[in-house]
Amino acid sequence: MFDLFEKYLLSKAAFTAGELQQIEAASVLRKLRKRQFLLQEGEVWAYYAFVASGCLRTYTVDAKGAEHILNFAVENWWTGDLQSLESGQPSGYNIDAVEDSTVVLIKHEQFEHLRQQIPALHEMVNGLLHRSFLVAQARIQTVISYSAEEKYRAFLQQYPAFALRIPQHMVASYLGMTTETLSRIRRNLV
Amino acid sequence: MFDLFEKYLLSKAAFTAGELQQIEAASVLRKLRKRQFLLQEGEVWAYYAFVASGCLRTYTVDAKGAEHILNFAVENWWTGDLQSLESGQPSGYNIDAVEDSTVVLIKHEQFEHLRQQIPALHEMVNGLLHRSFLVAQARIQTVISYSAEEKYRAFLQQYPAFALRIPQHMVASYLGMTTETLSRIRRNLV
DNA sequence: AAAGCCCGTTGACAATTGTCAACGGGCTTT
DNA sequence: AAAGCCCGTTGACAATTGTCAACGGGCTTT
Repeated sequence: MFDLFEKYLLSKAAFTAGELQQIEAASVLRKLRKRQFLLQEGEVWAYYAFVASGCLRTYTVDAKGAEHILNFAVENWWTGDLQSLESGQPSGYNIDAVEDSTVVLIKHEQFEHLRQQIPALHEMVNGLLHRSFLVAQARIQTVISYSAEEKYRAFLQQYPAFALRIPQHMVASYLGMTTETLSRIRRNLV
Repeated sequence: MFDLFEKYLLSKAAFTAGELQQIEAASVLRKLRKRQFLLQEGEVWAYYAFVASGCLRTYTVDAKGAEHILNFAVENWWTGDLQSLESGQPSGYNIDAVEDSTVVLIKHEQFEHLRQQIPALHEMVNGLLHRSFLVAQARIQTVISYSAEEKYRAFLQQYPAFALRIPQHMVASYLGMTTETLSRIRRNLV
């Protein structure tokens, strides 16, 4: 699975063989079965995590037991809780596997070390955060201005593959509505 | 007003006198009266914009004419449409002044030039985007999981000063609800 | 100083979305 | 192969939020 990670890295910047070796030396592979947790609420998160295969979700559970999915991470995406990582505070999020998945983990301190030594990695992460911010902004815009049906339509258009891959009750949770509401919307879609 | 910008920059990194001079040589001051536009939907945005005084808002207008406020930017924040800036595509957002305001503008190309020449500036912007991403994530979390009343309570707690400064119909729009709903929520708050 | 507009509030009602319960199909586990 | 659980759907009803109209106070503009 390291080869997938390597392929991803090379698609982002021209890392040297030595740099790749350094990065991979710090990497640990973690296999997760469907429904298995990568992070549970209350734990401190201390890794950079690259999804090599499968799909994970980050979510909160509210007082009534309802889940609210902040995001999904499929292969070639990153996951984890940056806020917990940086503050050292316990995470308010849960992360678990939607499908059987493989994740490449690099410990926080080791990653920071690599980031200082490898400028291309530093820039890659900056670019990643930059794009993540734009994506998050766009999502806020849809969430505050769209009706439930419009949210679902926009989701289908932006992530058509997700709709086939992710269970509908999770899509509903991601969109901020109940399964029943999504089910009724789908019935009324032409 | 450049002194406010300089003060901000020095609070973020140890810029040299020469660097500050370079940055300020590229800066243009723009005064906006309340309700005056900095950016209108359909225009291409091409600046980095620092708010030296006052308050601006970024918003969309939907098919029914309702406004949806993506964010506010008060003094010492940045504003603009990064997406339009980077893609060169017309912006989908409007930005106008909530109060009489002063903005420091630096043209995109000039800013990129400065960013390449001044490492501290580069890192400052990366840090800014990084934090912006975390803030955006947190907002998504509240928006998809809170009721209207919870959203307002969270807003008061996170930005108590905003509630005094920004008209209520704009707060409502920021929170993704109508003025009437916010008005009723406030009536029922103890 | 007068006129007009912006703003927040309220009421009545409608539309949207959530809650609860029940069901059946199919996948997973034993 | 059987049992059980997960998942999506549906109906009935409730709660939440939006829509429309009207109003008054006060700020801004002329």
